[in-house]
Amino acid sequence: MSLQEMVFLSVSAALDGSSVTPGLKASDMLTSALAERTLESTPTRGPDSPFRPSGAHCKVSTKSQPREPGGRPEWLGHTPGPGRDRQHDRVPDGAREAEEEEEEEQEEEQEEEDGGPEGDGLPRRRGLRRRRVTQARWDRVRLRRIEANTRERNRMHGLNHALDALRRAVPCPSRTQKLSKIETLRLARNYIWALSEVLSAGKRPDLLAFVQTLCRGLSQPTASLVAGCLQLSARPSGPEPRVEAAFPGRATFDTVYTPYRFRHDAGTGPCASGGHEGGSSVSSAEGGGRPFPAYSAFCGLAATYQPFYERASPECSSPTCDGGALSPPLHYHGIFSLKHEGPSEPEGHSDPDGTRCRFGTCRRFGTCRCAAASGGAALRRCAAADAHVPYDVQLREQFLTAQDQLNIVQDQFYTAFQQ
DNA sequence: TAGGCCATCTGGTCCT
DNA sequence: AGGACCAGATGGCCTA
Repeated sequence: MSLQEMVFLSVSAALDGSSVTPGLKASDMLTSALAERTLESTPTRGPDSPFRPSGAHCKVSTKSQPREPGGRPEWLGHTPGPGRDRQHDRVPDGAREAEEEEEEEQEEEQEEEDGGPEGDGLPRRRGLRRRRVTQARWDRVRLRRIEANTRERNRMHGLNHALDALRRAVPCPSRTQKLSKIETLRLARNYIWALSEVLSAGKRPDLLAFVQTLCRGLSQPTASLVAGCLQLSARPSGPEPRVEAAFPGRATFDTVYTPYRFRHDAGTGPCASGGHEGGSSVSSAEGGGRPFPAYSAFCGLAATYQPFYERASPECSSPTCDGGALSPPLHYHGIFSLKHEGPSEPEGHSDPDGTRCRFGTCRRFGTCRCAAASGGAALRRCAAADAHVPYDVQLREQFLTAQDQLNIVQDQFYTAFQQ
Protein backbone atom coordinates (compact mmCIF):
# COMPACT_ATOMS: atom_id res chain seq x y z
CA MET A 1 0.00 0.00 0.00
CA SER A 2 1.47 3.28 -1.02
CA LEU A 3 1.73 6.26 1.22
CA GLN A 4 -0.89 8.06 -0.79
CA GLU A 5 -3.30 5.17 -0.51
CA MET A 6 -2.71 4.87 3.17
CA VAL A 7 -3.24 8.55 3.71
CA PHE A 8 -6.39 8.39 1.64
CA LEU A 9 -7.72 5.46 3.61
CA SER A 10 -6.74 7.07 6.86
CA VAL A 11 -8.53 10.26 6.02
CA SER A 12 -11.54 8.37 4.82
CA ALA A 13 -11.58 6.36 7.98
CA ALA A 14 -11.19 9.48 10.05
CA LEU A 15 -14.17 11.00 8.29
CA ASP A 16 -16.17 7.88 8.85
CA GLY A 17 -15.00 7.64 12.39
CA SER A 18 -14.01 4.08 11.88
CA SER A 19 -10.85 2.12 11.51
CA VAL A 20 -9.57 1.04 8.19
CA THR A 21 -7.82 -1.96 9.58
CA PRO A 22 -9.29 -3.87 12.50
CA GLY A 23 -7.46 -2.86 15.58
CA LEU A 24 -5.66 -0.06 13.80
CA LYS A 25 -6.87 3.49 14.03
CA ALA A 26 -6.55 5.93 11.20
CA SER A 27 -4.01 7.92 13.13
CA ASP A 28 -2.01 4.79 13.69
CA MET A 29 -2.08 4.09 10.00
CA LEU A 30 -0.80 7.51 9.29
CA THR A 31 1.93 7.05 11.82
CA SER A 32 2.91 3.73 10.35
CA ALA A 33 2.84 5.24 6.89
CA LEU A 34 5.23 7.91 8.03
CA ALA A 35 7.35 5.28 9.67
CA GLU A 36 7.47 3.36 6.44
CA ARG A 37 8.61 6.50 4.70
CA THR A 38 11.22 6.94 7.39
CA LEU A 39 12.57 3.50 6.75
CA GLU A 40 13.46 4.64 3.30
CA SER A 41 11.53 2.04 1.41
CA THR A 42 12.77 -1.06 3.16
CA PRO A 43 9.78 -3.37 2.97
CA THR A 44 9.64 -6.17 5.49
CA ARG A 45 7.48 -8.39 3.33
CA GLY A 46 7.26 -9.40 -0.21
CA PRO A 47 9.95 -10.25 -2.68
CA ASP A 48 11.83 -7.04 -1.97
CA SER A 49 12.06 -7.66 1.70
CA PRO A 50 15.58 -7.89 3.05
CA PHE A 51 14.32 -10.54 5.45
CA ARG A 52 13.59 -13.01 2.76
CA PRO A 53 15.73 -14.26 -0.06
CA SER A 54 14.55 -13.25 -3.45
CA GLY A 55 12.89 -15.94 -5.48
CA ALA A 56 13.14 -19.51 -4.35
CA HIS A 57 13.75 -19.80 -0.67
CA CYS A 58 11.44 -22.30 0.89
CA LYS A 59 11.07 -25.83 -0.19
CA VAL A 60 14.06 -25.87 -2.40
CA SER A 61 16.37 -25.17 0.42
CA THR A 62 14.90 -27.86 2.63
CA LYS A 63 14.36 -30.65 0.17
CA SER A 64 17.17 -30.42 -2.25
CA GLN A 65 19.58 -28.94 0.24
CA PRO A 66 18.56 -29.64 3.79
CA ARG A 67 19.37 -26.62 5.81
CA GLU A 68 21.05 -27.11 9.12
CA PRO A 69 18.91 -26.16 12.08
CA GLY A 70 19.81 -22.71 13.06
CA GLY A 71 22.18 -22.46 10.17
CA ARG A 72 22.80 -19.13 8.59
CA PRO A 73 20.68 -18.79 5.49
CA GLU A 74 22.55 -18.50 2.30
CA TRP A 75 20.86 -15.27 1.41
CA LEU A 76 21.97 -13.58 4.58
CA GLY A 77 25.58 -13.19 3.69
CA HIS A 78 25.21 -11.55 0.36
CA THR A 79 21.87 -9.85 0.35
CA PRO A 80 22.38 -6.44 1.78
CA GLY A 81 19.34 -4.40 2.44
CA PRO A 82 18.41 -1.60 0.08
CA GLY A 83 20.65 1.35 0.48
CA ARG A 84 22.97 -0.41 2.82
CA ASP A 85 26.64 0.21 2.86
CA ARG A 86 28.28 -2.96 1.67
CA GLN A 87 31.33 -2.08 3.71
CA HIS A 88 29.36 -3.03 6.78
CA ASP A 89 28.84 -6.50 5.52
CA ARG A 90 32.53 -7.05 5.38
CA VAL A 91 33.03 -5.80 8.92
CA PRO A 92 30.53 -7.63 11.11
CA ASP A 93 32.37 -6.57 14.18
CA GLY A 94 30.69 -6.50 17.55
CA ALA A 95 32.91 -3.66 18.64
CA ARG A 96 31.76 -1.67 15.67
CA GLU A 97 28.14 -2.32 16.60
CA ALA A 98 28.73 -1.16 20.12
CA GLU A 99 30.52 1.89 18.85
CA GLU A 100 27.72 2.74 16.49
CA GLU A 101 25.18 2.18 19.19
CA GLU A 102 27.04 4.51 21.49
CA GLU A 103 27.38 7.15 18.83
CA GLU A 104 23.75 6.84 18.00
CA GLU A 105 22.65 7.22 21.57
CA GLN A 106 24.90 10.20 22.03
CA GLU A 107 23.45 11.81 18.96
CA GLU A 108 19.96 11.20 20.20
CA GLU A 109 20.78 12.61 23.60
CA GLN A 110 22.30 15.66 21.95
CA GLU A 111 19.21 16.13 19.84
CA GLU A 112 17.14 15.79 22.96
CA GLU A 113 19.07 18.57 24.61
CA ASP A 114 19.00 20.77 21.51
CA GLY A 115 15.30 20.38 21.17
CA GLY A 116 15.21 18.23 18.13
CA PRO A 117 17.29 17.46 15.12
CA GLU A 118 16.58 20.83 13.61
CA GLY A 119 17.87 22.57 16.65
CA ASP A 120 14.91 24.93 16.69
CA GLY A 121 14.88 24.97 20.45
CA LEU A 122 11.36 23.64 20.65
CA PRO A 123 10.79 20.79 23.07
CA ARG A 124 10.98 17.54 21.28
CA ARG A 125 7.83 15.44 21.29
CA ARG A 126 8.93 12.16 22.68
CA GLY A 127 6.04 10.23 21.30
CA LEU A 128 6.91 11.09 17.76
CA ARG A 129 10.62 10.63 18.09
CA ARG A 130 11.74 8.15 15.54
CA ARG A 131 14.85 6.16 16.03
CA ARG A 132 16.95 6.06 12.96
CA VAL A 133 17.75 2.71 11.50
CA THR A 134 21.46 2.23 11.86
CA GLN A 135 23.46 -0.67 10.63
CA ALA A 136 23.89 -2.05 14.12
CA ARG A 137 20.21 -1.85 14.86
CA TRP A 138 19.39 -3.32 11.52
CA ASP A 139 21.69 -6.24 12.20
CA ARG A 140 20.18 -6.81 15.60
CA VAL A 141 16.70 -6.83 14.21
CA ARG A 142 17.73 -9.21 11.52
CA LEU A 143 19.48 -11.49 13.97
CA ARG A 144 16.40 -11.68 16.14
CA ARG A 145 14.35 -12.40 13.09
CA ILE A 146 16.65 -15.22 12.07
CA GLU A 147 16.52 -16.72 15.53
CA ALA A 148 12.76 -16.49 15.56
CA ASN A 149 12.63 -18.15 12.18
CA THR A 150 14.75 -20.99 13.45
CA ARG A 151 12.55 -21.47 16.46
CA GLU A 152 9.49 -21.40 14.33
CA ARG A 153 11.01 -23.90 11.96
CA ASN A 154 11.86 -26.25 14.79
CA ARG A 155 8.44 -25.84 16.24
CA MET A 156 6.84 -26.83 12.98
CA HIS A 157 9.22 -29.75 12.69
CA GLY A 158 8.09 -30.95 16.10
CA LEU A 159 4.51 -30.64 14.99
CA ASN A 160 5.27 -32.64 11.89
CA HIS A 161 6.99 -35.34 13.90
CA ALA A 162 3.92 -35.62 16.07
CA LEU A 163 1.80 -35.88 12.96
CA ASP A 164 4.07 -38.63 11.66
CA ALA A 165 3.59 -40.49 14.90
CA LEU A 166 -0.13 -40.05 14.50
CA ARG A 167 0.07 -41.38 10.95
CA ARG A 168 1.68 -44.53 12.27
CA ALA A 169 -0.96 -44.90 14.95
CA VAL A 170 -3.90 -44.89 12.60
CA PRO A 171 -4.66 -47.73 10.25
CA CYS A 172 -3.68 -47.45 6.67
CA PRO A 173 -0.16 -46.22 6.68
CA SER A 174 0.58 -46.17 3.01
CA ARG A 175 4.23 -46.36 2.18
CA THR A 176 3.67 -44.82 -1.21
CA GLN A 177 1.24 -42.06 -0.43
CA LYS A 178 1.53 -40.15 2.79
CA LEU A 179 -1.64 -38.88 4.31
CA SER A 180 -1.91 -35.16 4.38
CA LYS A 181 -2.02 -33.39 7.68
CA ILE A 182 -5.70 -32.69 7.64
CA GLU A 183 -6.54 -36.19 6.48
CA THR A 184 -4.37 -37.65 9.19
CA LEU A 185 -6.24 -35.72 11.83
CA ARG A 186 -9.57 -36.70 10.36
CA LEU A 187 -8.65 -40.34 10.12
CA ALA A 188 -7.35 -40.34 13.67
CA ARG A 189 -10.57 -38.81 14.85
CA ASN A 190 -12.58 -41.39 12.97
CA TYR A 191 -10.37 -44.17 14.26
CA ILE A 192 -10.93 -43.11 17.83
CA TRP A 193 -14.59 -42.96 17.13
CA ALA A 194 -14.68 -46.37 15.48
CA LEU A 195 -12.70 -48.06 18.23
CA SER A 196 -14.89 -46.44 20.81
CA GLU A 197 -17.93 -47.82 19.09
CA VAL A 198 -16.38 -51.26 19.09
CA LEU A 199 -15.75 -51.06 22.80
CA SER A 200 -19.12 -49.63 23.57
CA ALA A 201 -20.96 -52.20 21.47
CA GLY A 202 -19.16 -55.05 23.13
CA LYS A 203 -19.56 -57.24 20.12
CA ARG A 204 -18.03 -57.81 16.79
CA PRO A 205 -19.25 -55.10 14.45
CA ASP A 206 -19.61 -55.00 10.73
CA LEU A 207 -16.32 -54.52 9.03
CA LEU A 208 -17.94 -52.38 6.41
CA ALA A 209 -19.51 -50.19 9.03
CA PHE A 210 -16.17 -49.90 10.71
CA VAL A 211 -14.51 -48.82 7.53
CA GLN A 212 -17.32 -46.44 6.74
CA THR A 213 -16.81 -44.85 10.10
CA LEU A 214 -13.14 -44.58 9.36
CA CYS A 215 -13.81 -42.89 6.06
CA ARG A 216 -16.32 -40.32 7.20
CA GLY A 217 -15.29 -36.88 6.19
CA LEU A 218 -12.23 -38.06 4.35
CA SER A 219 -11.56 -37.10 0.80
CA GLN A 220 -12.33 -39.67 -1.83
CA PRO A 221 -8.68 -40.53 -2.49
CA THR A 222 -8.00 -40.97 1.19
CA ALA A 223 -11.14 -43.01 1.68
CA SER A 224 -10.11 -45.24 -1.18
CA LEU A 225 -6.68 -45.51 0.32
CA VAL A 226 -8.06 -46.52 3.68
CA ALA A 227 -10.37 -49.02 2.11
CA GLY A 228 -7.55 -50.37 0.03
CA CYS A 229 -5.28 -50.71 3.00
CA LEU A 230 -8.00 -52.57 4.81
CA GLN A 231 -8.50 -54.79 1.78
CA LEU A 232 -11.96 -53.47 1.21
CA SER A 233 -13.28 -51.83 -1.86
CA ALA A 234 -14.67 -48.40 -1.20
CA ARG A 235 -18.39 -48.48 -1.65
CA PRO A 236 -20.14 -45.38 -0.52
CA SER A 237 -23.57 -46.96 -0.50
CA GLY A 238 -25.38 -50.22 -0.80
CA PRO A 239 -26.07 -53.10 1.50
CA GLU A 240 -23.79 -53.64 4.41
CA PRO A 241 -23.02 -57.31 4.64
CA ARG A 242 -22.07 -58.84 7.89
CA VAL A 243 -18.40 -59.11 8.35
CA GLU A 244 -18.58 -62.80 8.90
CA ALA A 245 -20.17 -63.26 5.52
CA ALA A 246 -17.95 -60.94 3.60
CA PHE A 247 -14.71 -61.58 5.41
CA PRO A 248 -14.70 -64.88 7.20
CA GLY A 249 -11.81 -65.51 9.47
CA ARG A 250 -10.21 -63.50 12.13
CA ALA A 251 -7.27 -62.27 10.15
CA THR A 252 -9.45 -59.63 8.65
CA PHE A 253 -10.37 -58.33 12.05
CA ASP A 254 -6.79 -58.21 13.09
CA THR A 255 -6.06 -56.33 9.93
CA VAL A 256 -8.73 -53.80 10.60
CA TYR A 257 -8.36 -53.29 14.29
CA THR A 258 -4.63 -53.49 14.48
CA PRO A 259 -2.57 -50.45 13.65
CA TYR A 260 0.18 -50.96 11.21
CA ARG A 261 3.01 -50.77 13.62
CA PHE A 262 1.64 -53.54 15.77
CA ARG A 263 1.42 -55.80 12.81
CA HIS A 264 4.71 -55.01 11.18
CA ASP A 265 6.73 -52.58 13.18
CA ALA A 266 5.91 -53.58 16.69
CA GLY A 267 8.60 -52.39 18.99
CA THR A 268 10.52 -50.65 16.27
CA GLY A 269 8.57 -47.53 15.57
CA PRO A 270 8.70 -44.28 17.43
CA CYS A 271 6.49 -45.80 20.04
CA ALA A 272 9.24 -48.23 20.81
CA SER A 273 11.50 -45.42 21.72
CA GLY A 274 9.69 -44.93 24.96
CA GLY A 275 8.86 -41.52 26.22
CA HIS A 276 5.43 -40.17 25.84
CA GLU A 277 4.45 -42.11 22.78
CA GLY A 278 3.05 -44.91 24.87
CA GLY A 279 3.27 -47.73 22.41
CA SER A 280 6.32 -49.52 23.59
CA SER A 281 4.67 -50.59 26.75
CA VAL A 282 2.00 -52.33 24.82
CA SER A 283 4.40 -54.14 22.60
CA SER A 284 6.56 -55.30 25.42
CA ALA A 285 3.70 -56.15 27.68
CA GLU A 286 2.06 -58.21 25.03
CA GLY A 287 5.12 -60.23 24.32
CA GLY A 288 7.72 -57.97 22.78
CA GLY A 289 6.37 -57.14 19.40
CA ARG A 290 3.72 -59.76 19.13
CA PRO A 291 0.80 -58.73 16.99
CA PHE A 292 -1.98 -57.01 18.75
CA PRO A 293 -4.20 -59.46 20.61
CA ALA A 294 -7.14 -60.95 18.87
CA TYR A 295 -10.09 -58.74 18.66
CA SER A 296 -12.44 -61.39 19.92
CA ALA A 297 -10.62 -61.60 23.22
CA PHE A 298 -11.68 -58.24 24.45
CA CYS A 299 -15.00 -58.39 22.68
CA GLY A 300 -15.95 -61.42 24.64
CA LEU A 301 -14.88 -59.84 27.86
CA ALA A 302 -16.56 -56.65 27.04
CA ALA A 303 -19.79 -58.44 26.35
CA THR A 304 -19.72 -59.92 29.82
CA TYR A 305 -19.06 -56.61 31.40
CA GLN A 306 -21.67 -54.25 32.62
CA PRO A 307 -22.49 -51.43 30.31
CA PHE A 308 -19.85 -48.87 30.95
CA TYR A 309 -20.41 -46.27 28.40
CA GLU A 310 -22.60 -43.43 27.53
CA ARG A 311 -23.49 -42.54 24.01
CA ALA A 312 -22.47 -39.20 22.73
CA SER A 313 -25.06 -36.53 22.46
CA PRO A 314 -27.05 -37.06 19.30
CA GLU A 315 -27.06 -33.48 18.16
CA CYS A 316 -23.87 -34.04 16.31
CA SER A 317 -23.33 -37.71 16.03
CA SER A 318 -21.46 -37.67 12.80
CA PRO A 319 -17.71 -37.34 12.69
CA THR A 320 -18.15 -35.34 9.56
CA CYS A 321 -19.33 -32.50 11.71
CA ASP A 322 -16.02 -30.74 11.88
CA GLY A 323 -15.63 -28.59 14.87
CA GLY A 324 -18.88 -29.73 16.33
CA ALA A 325 -19.52 -31.32 19.66
CA LEU A 326 -17.97 -34.57 18.66
CA SER A 327 -16.76 -37.10 21.12
CA PRO A 328 -16.14 -40.77 20.91
CA PRO A 329 -19.22 -42.64 21.99
CA LEU A 330 -17.42 -43.95 24.98
CA HIS A 331 -17.05 -42.65 28.43
CA TYR A 332 -15.57 -45.42 30.40
CA HIS A 333 -15.30 -44.55 34.04
CA GLY A 334 -13.72 -41.32 33.01
CA ILE A 335 -10.96 -42.87 30.97
CA PHE A 336 -12.06 -41.01 27.92
CA SER A 337 -13.07 -37.49 28.06
CA LEU A 338 -12.18 -35.83 24.87
CA LYS A 339 -14.25 -32.83 24.19
CA HIS A 340 -17.13 -32.51 26.52
CA GLU A 341 -15.22 -32.80 29.72
CA GLY A 342 -11.67 -32.10 28.82
CA PRO A 343 -8.67 -33.44 30.60
CA SER A 344 -8.97 -33.22 34.32
CA GLU A 345 -6.23 -33.04 36.78
CA PRO A 346 -5.69 -35.87 39.20
CA GLU A 347 -7.50 -35.57 42.42
CA GLY A 348 -4.65 -35.13 44.75
CA HIS A 349 -2.52 -38.17 44.12
CA SER A 350 -0.39 -40.02 41.68
CA ASP A 351 -0.65 -43.59 40.74
CA PRO A 352 1.30 -46.13 42.79
CA ASP A 353 4.56 -45.96 40.95
CA GLY A 354 4.58 -42.22 40.97
CA THR A 355 3.35 -41.78 37.46
CA ARG A 356 1.06 -38.87 37.17
CA CYS A 357 -2.37 -40.17 36.36
CA ARG A 358 -4.69 -38.44 34.01
CA PHE A 359 -7.92 -39.23 32.25
CA GLY A 360 -8.26 -42.79 33.35
CA THR A 361 -9.62 -44.92 36.07
CA CYS A 362 -7.12 -46.39 38.43
CA ARG A 363 -8.37 -49.46 40.15
CA ARG A 364 -6.46 -48.68 43.25
CA PHE A 365 -7.88 -45.28 43.85
CA GLY A 366 -11.06 -45.43 41.92
CA THR A 367 -10.99 -41.84 40.83
CA CYS A 368 -7.43 -41.65 39.65
CA ARG A 369 -7.11 -40.59 36.08
CA CYS A 370 -4.50 -42.06 33.85
CA ALA A 371 -3.95 -43.86 30.58
CA ALA A 372 -4.66 -41.44 27.84
CA ALA A 373 -1.87 -39.04 28.50
CA SER A 374 0.73 -41.70 28.90
CA GLY A 375 -0.73 -44.40 26.75
CA GLY A 376 -1.65 -47.68 28.31
CA ALA A 377 1.52 -47.88 30.32
CA ALA A 378 0.34 -45.79 33.21
CA LEU A 379 -2.93 -47.63 33.45
CA ARG A 380 -1.16 -50.93 33.32
CA ARG A 381 1.18 -49.83 36.03
CA CYS A 382 -1.76 -48.82 38.10
CA ALA A 383 -3.30 -52.21 37.56
CA ALA A 384 -0.17 -54.18 38.22
CA ALA A 385 0.49 -52.35 41.43
CA ASP A 386 -2.68 -53.59 43.04
CA ALA A 387 -2.43 -57.20 44.07
CA HIS A 388 -5.60 -57.42 46.09
CA VAL A 389 -8.07 -57.84 43.30
CA PRO A 390 -6.71 -60.66 41.16
CA TYR A 391 -9.95 -61.45 39.43
CA ASP A 392 -10.60 -57.92 38.53
CA VAL A 393 -7.05 -57.48 37.48
CA GLN A 394 -7.19 -60.37 35.12
CA LEU A 395 -10.36 -59.23 33.50
CA ARG A 396 -9.24 -55.72 33.13
CA GLU A 397 -5.76 -56.60 32.10
CA GLN A 398 -7.13 -58.50 29.17
CA PHE A 399 -9.54 -55.80 28.43
CA LEU A 400 -6.81 -53.25 28.54
CA THR A 401 -5.33 -54.61 25.39
CA ALA A 402 -8.10 -53.00 23.47
CA GLN A 403 -8.18 -50.11 25.82
CA ASP A 404 -4.49 -49.58 25.32
CA GLN A 405 -4.88 -49.37 21.63
CA LEU A 406 -7.56 -46.77 21.90
CA ASN A 407 -5.53 -44.89 24.44
CA ILE A 408 -2.52 -44.88 22.20
CA VAL A 409 -4.44 -43.42 19.32
CA GLN A 410 -5.84 -40.80 21.61
CA ASP A 411 -2.39 -40.20 22.96
CA GLN A 412 -1.06 -39.57 19.50
CA PHE A 413 -3.97 -37.31 18.84
CA TYR A 414 -3.35 -35.30 21.96
CA THR A 415 0.33 -35.15 21.25
CA ALA A 416 -0.28 -33.82 17.79
CA PHE A 417 -2.50 -31.10 19.13
CA GLN A 418 -0.29 -30.28 22.06
CA GLN A 419 2.78 -29.73 19.94
C1' DT B 1 -1.80 -25.77 -16.26
C1' DA B 2 -4.67 -25.42 -12.16
C1' DG B 3 -5.14 -26.83 -7.67
C1' DG B 4 -3.64 -29.12 -3.44
C1' DC B 5 -0.18 -29.51 -0.18
C1' DC B 6 3.72 -28.07 2.06
C1' DA B 7 7.79 -25.41 4.11
C1' DT B 8 9.26 -21.17 5.29
C1' DC B 9 9.22 -16.34 6.47
C1' DT B 10 7.06 -12.77 8.86
C1' DG B 11 4.78 -9.73 12.16
C1' DG B 12 1.41 -9.60 15.72
C1' DT B 13 -0.22 -11.20 20.18
C1' DC B 14 0.05 -13.38 24.50
C1' DC B 15 2.46 -15.25 28.30
C1' DT B 16 6.23 -15.95 31.61
C1' DA C 1 12.55 -8.92 27.13
C1' DG C 2 12.21 -13.04 25.01
C1' DG C 3 9.89 -17.13 23.62
C1' DA C 4 5.67 -19.62 22.09
C1' DC C 5 1.95 -19.49 19.27
C1' DC C 6 -0.69 -18.06 15.43
C1' DA C 7 -2.20 -16.76 10.86
C1' DG C 8 -1.19 -14.57 6.44
C1' DA C 9 1.82 -14.48 2.48
C1' DT C 10 4.77 -16.60 -0.72
C1' DG C 11 6.71 -19.82 -3.73
C1' DG C 12 8.09 -24.73 -4.86
C1' DC C 13 6.68 -29.46 -5.80
C1' DC C 14 3.50 -32.78 -7.38
C1' DT C 15 -0.49 -34.68 -9.62
C1' DA C 16 -4.67 -34.93 -12.32
